[in-house]
Amino acid sequence: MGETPDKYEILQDLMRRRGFAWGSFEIYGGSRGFYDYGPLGATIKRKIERKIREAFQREGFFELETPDITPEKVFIASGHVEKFVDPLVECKKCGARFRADHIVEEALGIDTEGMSAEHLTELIREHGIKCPECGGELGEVWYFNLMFETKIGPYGDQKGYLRPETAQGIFVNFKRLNAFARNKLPFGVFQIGKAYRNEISPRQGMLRLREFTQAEAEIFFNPKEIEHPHFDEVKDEKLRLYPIEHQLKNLGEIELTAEEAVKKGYIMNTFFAYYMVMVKRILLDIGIPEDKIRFRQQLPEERAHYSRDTWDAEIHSERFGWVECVGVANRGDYDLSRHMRESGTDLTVLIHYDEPRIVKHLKVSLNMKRVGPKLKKDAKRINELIQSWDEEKLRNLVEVLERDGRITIEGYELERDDFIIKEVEEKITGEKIVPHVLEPSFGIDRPFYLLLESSLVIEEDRTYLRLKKDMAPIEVAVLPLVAKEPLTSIAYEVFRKLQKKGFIAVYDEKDTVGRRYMRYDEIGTPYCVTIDNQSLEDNTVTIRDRDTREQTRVSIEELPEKLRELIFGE
RNA sequence: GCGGUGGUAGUCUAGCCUGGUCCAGGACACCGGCCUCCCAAGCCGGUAACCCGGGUUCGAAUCCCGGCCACCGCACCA
Repeated sequence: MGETPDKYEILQDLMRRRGFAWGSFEIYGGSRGFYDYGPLGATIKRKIERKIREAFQREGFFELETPDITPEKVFIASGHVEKFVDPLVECKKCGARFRADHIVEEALGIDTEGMSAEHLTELIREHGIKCPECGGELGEVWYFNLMFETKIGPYGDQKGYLRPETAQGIFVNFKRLNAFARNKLPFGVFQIGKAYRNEISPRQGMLRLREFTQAEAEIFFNPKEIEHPHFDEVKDEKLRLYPIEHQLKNLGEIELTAEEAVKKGYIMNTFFAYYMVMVKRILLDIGIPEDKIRFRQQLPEERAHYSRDTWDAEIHSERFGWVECVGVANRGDYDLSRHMRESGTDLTVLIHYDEPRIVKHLKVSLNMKRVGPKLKKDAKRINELIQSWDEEKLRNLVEVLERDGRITIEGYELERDDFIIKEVEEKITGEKIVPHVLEPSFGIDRPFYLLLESSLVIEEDRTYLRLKKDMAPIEVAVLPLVAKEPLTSIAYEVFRKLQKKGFIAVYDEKDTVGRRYMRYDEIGTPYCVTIDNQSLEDNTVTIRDRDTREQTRVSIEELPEKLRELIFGE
């Protein structure tokens, strides 16, 4: 795949050796699916998180922080207990494992969506479905849930899970967040934190972890208002899309502006498109090259149980191909509706009409004075039943009464005078809706790896990380040309000055200067400041550029400002 | 989880087949010192390893079994 076959090994080695990242728990033999961030890696990871946080904040989103450990009820409501599972079946003969639903679907051509393990087992027995590998007999189907279980409290009576996504922490707080937003849609809330998935078989280094970091934003909006007010600001941004039908018909990717994508129906609305552009811009800001970013629309069978439509931002890896890094999902009202049902809490938002509407409608109730003695205990129940009827049903009732003078409800014959019928006028100021949710969900660990991979440059005489300058974990190295006084003292002072100005800086006098340049090139330090004999005469130093190796001379006085401009473009 | 291959200092590796001469050799890196006024690999010195557990044997880096981890393929990846 890559032009340099061992680039991945070189990067893995570099990451371990220079303190970026490595497999966790090494001294005890390691554990798959867990990675440690070393000093330089942790710094880059924080910088990625910071870029995402700042981008969300620029949109006016609120940040939130909620627990990793979550009571079971939350995930029963969210559907994760039921749906975040794979039905597995094992061949009794060769031990191979398969997705039971896939096997049944393939053999019988039926939809197995939502089937129980027992049902699947039954179908396999009935139809004599055999192991696709060796033709052996298949065992019982069992569900494997990908969430880590835990017990809350000393008695182990409350079951909990480590959250498989940070999103639920936002949904369960919707009522408070909506109050905070003063009942005004749309608004966005984000959380940056850990999530956990007990992957059956983690592979591919840092790309499939059992514990990982997400930055998820949930944007709550009125499904009737799907034009983004600031779409104009992003409409000309080019997007590289790989829509469903292009995947199915092998038509390849298309590139068009956000505006065209909406007009031609590839993206459902400007609201969705706006956030896709936002995601792209964040990835660019982190330093992912534009030509390595595309949006692929998930096929229906790939989508999560809560998703109506999902576009993944994928980043191309020389090693692993296209890697899903950000999901932009339309979750509809799935989560809020489910939490509303399970918790009994009202999670609707009142949408005010421009002007209050006067609505005439029928109000029908039992005349309790009359029917009480007749219906006894059932009077109240039937009255409530009638109250729950909609306008159309009530009109039918009245019609029958006017015509026949009587009607039978639940076995009781009731007369016209048993009812109180009123035409009332009601002033309606608005409508309660369950907001819909658009979710841009960033993985942090994957872009971290892909940033390093795409930054790695292997040249004849050096290997270095051409990181975006403001992403470098060490921003500037201060080097006396040789380790001799007074160069060392001056260099140290310059170093301290830069540190105090807020740069992530190091001082280094060890080894020849060329060797030191290589050392800092390798970890992506964009600039080395060198103090030489001329510095003694005129208080100037040189700034050496990582990518071009060119040097320019500036006064010590101007150095911090100059570096700030070079690194942060300010 | 299945099958294959592998696991020796920070990294790459020699040794393993043919057990003892290996308190494990080399290179690079790292640390201390010397030299050095601009792009790694000059000199001197130093630190540092047989994945874990069990077995066979007088004796195991070496042979056998189990585990863990890595890589590849299959399966899995809401």
